[in-house]
Amino acid sequence: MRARAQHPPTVEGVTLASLHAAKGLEWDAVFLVGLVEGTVPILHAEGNDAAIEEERRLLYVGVTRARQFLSLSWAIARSESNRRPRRRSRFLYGLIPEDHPTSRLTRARQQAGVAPAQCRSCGSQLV
Amino acid sequence: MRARAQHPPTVEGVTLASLHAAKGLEWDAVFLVGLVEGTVPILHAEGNDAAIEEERRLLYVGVTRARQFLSLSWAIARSESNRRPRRRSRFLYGLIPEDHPTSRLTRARQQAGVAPAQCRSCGSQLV
Amino acid sequence: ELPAQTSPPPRRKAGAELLDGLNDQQRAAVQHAGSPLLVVAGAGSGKTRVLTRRIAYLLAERDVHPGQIMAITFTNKAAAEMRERVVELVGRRANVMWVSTFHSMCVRVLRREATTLGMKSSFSVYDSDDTRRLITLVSRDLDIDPKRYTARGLATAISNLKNELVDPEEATAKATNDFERRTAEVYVEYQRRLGLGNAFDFDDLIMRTVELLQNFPDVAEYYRRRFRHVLVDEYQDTNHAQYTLVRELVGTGQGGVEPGELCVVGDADQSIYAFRGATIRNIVDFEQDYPQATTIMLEQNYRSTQTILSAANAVISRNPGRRDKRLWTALGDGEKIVGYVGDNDHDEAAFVAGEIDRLMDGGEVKYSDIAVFYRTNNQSRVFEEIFVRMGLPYRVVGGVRFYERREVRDALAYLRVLANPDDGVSLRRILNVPKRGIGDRAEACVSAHAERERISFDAALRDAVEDRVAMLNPRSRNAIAGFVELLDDLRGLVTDGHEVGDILEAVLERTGYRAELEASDDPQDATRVDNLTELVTVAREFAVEPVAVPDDDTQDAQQDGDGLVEPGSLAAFLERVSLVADADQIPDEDEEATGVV
Amino acid sequence: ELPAQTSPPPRRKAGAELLDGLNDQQRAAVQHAGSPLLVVAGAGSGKTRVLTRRIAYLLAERDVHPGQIMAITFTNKAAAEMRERVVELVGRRANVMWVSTFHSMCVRVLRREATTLGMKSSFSVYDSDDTRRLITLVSRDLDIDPKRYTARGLATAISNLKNELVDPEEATAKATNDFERRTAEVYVEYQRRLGLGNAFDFDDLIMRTVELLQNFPDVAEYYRRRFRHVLVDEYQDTNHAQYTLVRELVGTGQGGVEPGELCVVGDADQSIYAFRGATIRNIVDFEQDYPQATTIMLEQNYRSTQTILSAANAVISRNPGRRDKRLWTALGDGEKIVGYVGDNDHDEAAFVAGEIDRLMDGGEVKYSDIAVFYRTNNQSRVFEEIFVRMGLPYRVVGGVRFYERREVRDALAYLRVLANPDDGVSLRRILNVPKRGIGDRAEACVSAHAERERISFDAALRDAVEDRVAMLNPRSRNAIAGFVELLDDLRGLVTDGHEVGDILEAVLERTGYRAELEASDDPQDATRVDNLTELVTVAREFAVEPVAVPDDDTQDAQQDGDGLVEPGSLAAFLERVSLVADADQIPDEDEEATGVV
DNA sequence: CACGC
DNA sequence: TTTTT
DNA sequence: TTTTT
Repeated sequence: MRARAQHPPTVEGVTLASLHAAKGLEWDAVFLVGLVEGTVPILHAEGNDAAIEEERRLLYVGVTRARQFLSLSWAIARSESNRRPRRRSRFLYGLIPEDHPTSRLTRARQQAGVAPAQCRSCGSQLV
Repeated sequence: MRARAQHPPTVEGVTLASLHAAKGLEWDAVFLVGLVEGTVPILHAEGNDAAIEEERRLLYVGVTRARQFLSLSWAIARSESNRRPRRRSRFLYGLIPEDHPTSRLTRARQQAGVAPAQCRSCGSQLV
Repeated sequence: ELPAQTSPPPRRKAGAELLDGLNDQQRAAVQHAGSPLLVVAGAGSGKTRVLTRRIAYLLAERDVHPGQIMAITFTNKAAAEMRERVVELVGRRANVMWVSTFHSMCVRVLRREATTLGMKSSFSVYDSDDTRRLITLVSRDLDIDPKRYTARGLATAISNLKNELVDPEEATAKATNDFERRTAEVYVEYQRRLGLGNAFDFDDLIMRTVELLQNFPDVAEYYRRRFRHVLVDEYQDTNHAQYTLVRELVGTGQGGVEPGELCVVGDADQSIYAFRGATIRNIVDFEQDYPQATTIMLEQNYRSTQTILSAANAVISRNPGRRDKRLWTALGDGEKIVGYVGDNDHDEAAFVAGEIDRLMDGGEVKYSDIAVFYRTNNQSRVFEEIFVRMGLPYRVVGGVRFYERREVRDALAYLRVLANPDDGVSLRRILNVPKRGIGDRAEACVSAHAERERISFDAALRDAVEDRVAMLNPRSRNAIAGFVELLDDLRGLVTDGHEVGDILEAVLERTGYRAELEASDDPQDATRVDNLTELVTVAREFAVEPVAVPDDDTQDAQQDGDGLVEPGSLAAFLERVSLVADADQIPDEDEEATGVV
Repeated sequence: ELPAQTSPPPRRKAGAELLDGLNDQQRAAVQHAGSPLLVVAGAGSGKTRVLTRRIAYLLAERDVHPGQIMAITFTNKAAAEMRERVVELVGRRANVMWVSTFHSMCVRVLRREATTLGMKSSFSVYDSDDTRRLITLVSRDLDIDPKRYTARGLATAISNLKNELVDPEEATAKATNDFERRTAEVYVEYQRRLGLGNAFDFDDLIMRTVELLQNFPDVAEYYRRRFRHVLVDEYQDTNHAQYTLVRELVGTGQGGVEPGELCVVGDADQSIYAFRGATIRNIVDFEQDYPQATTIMLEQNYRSTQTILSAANAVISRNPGRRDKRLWTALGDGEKIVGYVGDNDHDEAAFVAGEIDRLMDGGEVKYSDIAVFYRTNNQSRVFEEIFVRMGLPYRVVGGVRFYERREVRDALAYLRVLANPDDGVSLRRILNVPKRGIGDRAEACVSAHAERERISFDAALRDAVEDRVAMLNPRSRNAIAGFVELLDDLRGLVTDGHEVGDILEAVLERTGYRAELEASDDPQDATRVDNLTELVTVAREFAVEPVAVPDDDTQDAQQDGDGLVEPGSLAAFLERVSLVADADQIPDEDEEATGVV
């Protein structure tokens, strides 16, 4: 703590960036967020195969930025005002099984209102 | 650290506020900053006795917000572009002696370019 | 006497407890009776504690009924805290007291007596933004050069006149120069338009309540009989109108009603709102204004170290002509004060950040126990920069407040129009928001028609639908028809008694307001949507909120029609949001409220 | 043979060292000779290492002179890093190489050959903002409905044409619908105005260099003889124009010059810039385009755990028609991947913040080792909110870049006008900034005069001073006279050889630009002043900066007049800032450049 | 006619 | 320049 | 909706 105060410019902070801006760089820990249909792949790409393929490459670029730690996450609703729930990104098919805890949690919580437990087992279930 | 993550709303952070907004509240540690002529008292009050008196009350309100720790500070120049140096607030007369280290540092540093040592002795020199 | 000691009557015991842990001066202030009382309460001297104990003591020891007490503060937060703490001391019957801000108190009076002043009880309350808008309209109608006389400048001038209780006629008569004459001219018309729109501005709330009390002796007598105890917090912050209001409420004893018992609390050394019309003289001259007055000074401080208090005394003692007052503490000297001179403001900020780090290393302090204060808000910038870089959590107080945000004000304008169709300012605000093809020209046509026919803007809109407005093209007419129909639909929800939250939700949905924001690519608009969602949440919570004032336990029957709008209603919601500056600006964890440690 | 083993010649030893620590594929890529080479470099496979070692190997082992090497990248950062790392390997003689971005390389060629294309070597380079401004002007002159055809839309369309090497005439001929016809029309006039303003836009730099090489065989031959080795990084990001440029540089062997040796490096799986014109086909079809080509795949990854690589392979393998490539590592499995589903985005952000806290608690990671990535920039908002609240230090990449800020662009526009008086876009940008009484009408009069007389805007301004511009009132004429005089004064400083920093300082001072910002009460303007101060600092540092390319040690005499502007000059400064998107957007600590661990 | 909204 | 409603 | 120049 004390050391931090002594050379402050070192504390550069967590990087927040778009997937495009991530290209060419690497980090020990990477969080890929918002992995839902309409965002990854983006709504605009719908119906255009080449565009969907590029969206998939975008996620690939994101995944390959991580050295040690990788987190994949999404949210089922954007905010309380917006009713219709979201679907997780199609690019996760085969990566995280459909019946995986993260998938089931969605429904479980809607009934129970319980905070979702975090899952640390997907790594082993990769295709 | 771990505890912090568990009840996050507790971490409310350092308060940044105007002297006016400070009124009626209290903190363990208070930093009063920018104590230079033209700011405290504000330029606009110049030549108007009643206004200058109110500015002094404003500083008084600031000082009385502190429970344990009080820091008074100012800067001799606003930024590199602005040349003319500033004078410390007249309200500090009698509080921090003119020949106090904090006053002398101003000149010493301009010659030596040394970072100013922080002064922990003013408390004893109060009028 | 012995039986009394073994089993004393509960009321006496309560009274004694209420004096527990108070110092001599505090105790005297709680117990004082029979004449106006000025409590000069230095910083950290336990002011709120004295006020709340005094109220409890009145109830416990002096046979005062809660309905006879009026306690006035400046902020909603202070009022809420005071009520809460009195309830802790004496139970829920304290909820019958009037504990409110100057402005809320006046709204409550005015709702009861609106018709006496020629207004309807559904009136709107205009805040500074509405005021500025209306002045802009008036100013334009009077062909006033908006460069020479800005709406802001005129608003300030008119506000100052109202704070001095100068009405439009007197302002006209007294005007001696060009600016004053122009101001008076605007003032006259502005005030007329407020009436037409069935609205009061913030300053009106005070001024016109004074007018009511001064011009209608029976009304004044009613309130004087009712409130036997008036307590005023932060008395050094009162302006002339508020000073007069308090005088009128207390009365002089003429006309058969004994003057009420007045207790004001404040500290001239903390008077920092002159620019808002506060006159330090009100507290300084209290003993001249109320010749019978007793003054009690609270100089023992329970907050700070002696080192800090000595510094404070040194600073303030140089002000001339002040009542000599020296804060002291039994807490000991504590840490020395730190001084620092930076090369530039960035350097100074780095020093502060370093010191905060050092304090945190000590481990005895939380970030939320630390504050940085500056004179002008733009000074926060350099601190924010360095704090973000260093990962120091912080919150900036000030800036745009929740209820001042454009989207929130737009939504509330819709609600106000639903509650008070005469409210022309709100109506014109939403006329073309979101865009629905009613442009400046169309608005001008309708406005001219309203002026010519001396009808409300709402009525003029309805004339427009029937093609009775000159120079209006059919396109605009259709757009207006759609708008009027939309309003009528929404107003149907109000009549059908839907909850505020649902009404608001319908407004956002049916007007397309939210949809427009959601479609926008401006990242600010995402925040706006969130703010509206937050507003809906506030409205929903408001509907189910337990009502503070009416209380089943109490015997007081004066609840209905007592200036209170129906709890949970649209009107109640609007009243709340119009008179509350912000939900949570500064955390209320540690307040002025200081007791014995 | 024995002596060779005990005391090998230094060059051989260097060559062997250059292969140290490389895997088989990397080594093959470094050593390959005699035919076009495609290195398919998976993520984290040590691409930059291969490129730099290959260059060093050419110098050390293959008798190639540094002046014969051209290495092309997409970013200045990549170019700087590549040069630096080659210098580390082979010493400062590497500074003679052309290691630069596509655009810088083209500017350098165009400065040498400007007159061949009818331009002056003092040309300006217009970025997307300048382009949009000029298109707005053109579009207005052509009476194009700015709603139906926005400047942004037209700019994109024209950019696409240029990326496809379609010139205005061809665009006109090929146009099949309304939009294409309008676009072509604008394109023709836009291109004319660029020439008139002695300016190239970003896309011109490539397209017109191709034009130069294709239409002037002697110029092409000069470069082909000169550069025997062309290396291209991130080949999957090339557009058609860049693809053609590379082909032209290498040549086909016709005309007596052997084709240059081409080495391209890239990864089709990382092609994510189609929307900017990049065509993945360039890398996919490389072996068809260059039938002699050899392909080497780098699949061993030195960056990530096997768990992460398997996830990556699983994601990308579902794309059809791609070259099969599976990343693998010797580093082991490592931690499992974490998955999380939030209720809403706020919840998700809270999870991420909590995980970051957890990682930090482990103590083995720094904040700067952590990144959060999202698809669209507005997704950062919810993370910023929670990070500030929790005191998590962070930096947001993206947003307005330094050289895109209004105040910076204004200041640079002044400098550009001083360097290139013909630059009408920059001139019109600053014409009335800060306000000096030259309004829209006056500008329109001067502009019309310039069009009518077919002279530059600058010349038209000078005509205005002499009252030779129609419909211009005396007030405006005087204002223009003052402006022209101001410019001439400032240009005097340039002629007198003052340093860039001083010239910029004079601009800010004498124009009153800084004074206006300092006088403003908008808090944003305080930041603007700081940014200008920063710009002055950059300019001052630029003047004293050691020059990278010319090097005393080298024997290469082709430095002067070799497309390089005078080091430290105004022109050099402008070239730097026009072609550098941002100073430091992402910290360069850890880059693609991955070696053996 | 410039300028601010 | 501060901003309790 | 992303933005290496």
